[in-house]
Amino acid sequence: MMGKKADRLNEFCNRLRLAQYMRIDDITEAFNVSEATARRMCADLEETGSAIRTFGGIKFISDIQSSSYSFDMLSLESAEEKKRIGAYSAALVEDNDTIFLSGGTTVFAMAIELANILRTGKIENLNIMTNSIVAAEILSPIIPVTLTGGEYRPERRDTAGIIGEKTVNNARFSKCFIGVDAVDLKAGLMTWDIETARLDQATLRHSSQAYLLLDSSKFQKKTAINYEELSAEYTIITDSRIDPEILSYSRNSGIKLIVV
Amino acid sequence: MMGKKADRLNEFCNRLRLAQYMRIDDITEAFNVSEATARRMCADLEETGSAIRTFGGIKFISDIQSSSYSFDMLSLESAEEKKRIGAYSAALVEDNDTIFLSGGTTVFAMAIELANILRTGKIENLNIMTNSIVAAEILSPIIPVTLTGGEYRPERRDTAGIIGEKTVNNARFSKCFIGVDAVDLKAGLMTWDIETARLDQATLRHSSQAYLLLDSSKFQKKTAINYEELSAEYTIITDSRIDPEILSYSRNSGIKLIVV
DNA sequence: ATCGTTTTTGATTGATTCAATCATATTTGT
DNA sequence: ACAAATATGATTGAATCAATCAAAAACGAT
Repeated sequence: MMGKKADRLNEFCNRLRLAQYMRIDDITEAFNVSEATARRMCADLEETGSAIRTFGGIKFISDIQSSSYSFDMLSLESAEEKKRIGAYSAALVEDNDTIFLSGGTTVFAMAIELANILRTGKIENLNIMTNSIVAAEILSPIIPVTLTGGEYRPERRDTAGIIGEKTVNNARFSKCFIGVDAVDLKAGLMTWDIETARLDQATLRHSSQAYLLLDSSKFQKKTAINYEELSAEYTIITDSRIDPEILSYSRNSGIKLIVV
Repeated sequence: MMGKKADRLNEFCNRLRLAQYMRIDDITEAFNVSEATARRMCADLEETGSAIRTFGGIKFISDIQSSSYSFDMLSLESAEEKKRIGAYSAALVEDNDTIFLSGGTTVFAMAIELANILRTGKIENLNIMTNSIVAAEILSPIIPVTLTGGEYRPERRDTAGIIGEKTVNNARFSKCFIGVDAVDLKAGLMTWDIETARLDQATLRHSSQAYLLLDSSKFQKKTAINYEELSAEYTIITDSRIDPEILSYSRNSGIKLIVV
């Protein structure tokens, strides 16, 4: 037997589904409750995910949008730099390419720019594979996008794991664009989690050209897992706030490094 | 050439897509505008339908507005029936199951109910695979979810195609839950597109138990592609608004049909 | 380029809504 | 029936929002 409160919340949800939008006054009237309780009902319903409180009322948002994860303010870090890196990288894409886009905010910035390029119609044929749901969401209305699949990671909105690796291992990319968590010029590429590392590694092995997208804050940041040495096969794309010492060191080491 | 204002709104939309939620202060900071302008930007973006203003900020909702088959719209059709079907189906899931969830709104309704069950902690071990991004989004914060991968279809928010089929073909499910577009008791399962048909077919072949989720409106609705005959191996779960004639016919034919 | 018009912006104001608190009422479990 | 837990409603203070208006910027035509 459901509690009285739960029943009322359910009834509230049903009414709201019909009305789509209710003001606080509508609720106090419909349920003979005080304004405070009406607000509490709104808060409760919002928690279930089927509605969202607005200023002055509450709006039904179908049961679809119910996944709400904590927003990631990190995406705003180095936003300008990421946009520049993204724009440069997107311009590298050519007609008839088969490209891979990794997860992460820097590559997402690239996806936005790539979407803009594609909307101009300059590129006619392009195959895109990615493990990033957000990249797929922004590009797929314009051009077909294939997702690798694998275990879904809600906090990153991407996938990884054995299934994604298998998909990548059966593919060949003319270019891949990989956002790296950190890089040490001596040790190589690094990341926080092994799943991302393995997928990136598989992608690198199946790409003719590999571009590593790294805003300048990512240099000399040591993170847990070191998964790939830097080599002259890879091209790093970074921004102008990079430490000059690192720049000259990498030039001497023969590492390809583009500063935008 | 786009206007400056339109560009900014577009950029705002992109950032919000990633962040999902931004406060007014976040916007003033990100775009170097006054609070008043930030509010105007929010109002403008809300008008496009891809976001909704909340008390203190703005929340991203969806890109999908201009699609022929809007996921959100469809979810409102037979909503009560779908919820009942979903609740019944979710209750069929047992500890140690390996289940597949297809795309579509009825199965999504089931995912919502399954999420509620999982939150109670009654099921400890469960493996979930799906081609539905929205199902993954709602379930993955609670339990690991594996996506099949394949070509992303923004208007349905799911994937299909050869890669998804391969993933499914390498799996074995104790139970699969498939939302079907239409069914004819003589001809069998039907759908609008061949990709969905092929994936559903592959899933059926790799499942010990198959549940077909169909609200009563889906009966005797002829659609383009007929891809699988009905058999006693499958269990149809439908709602009580089903035509009594169809019900008795199916009972006589030995088709398993559960009415909720 | 220059002038006039339209649009956009930012600051101020007042109005409205929201959140926190606490005492009271209700429900729940033993 | 009684105690504990929970829900409710009123109040207060804080925060957000909307309306207004003047200044700045963008725009168009001459």
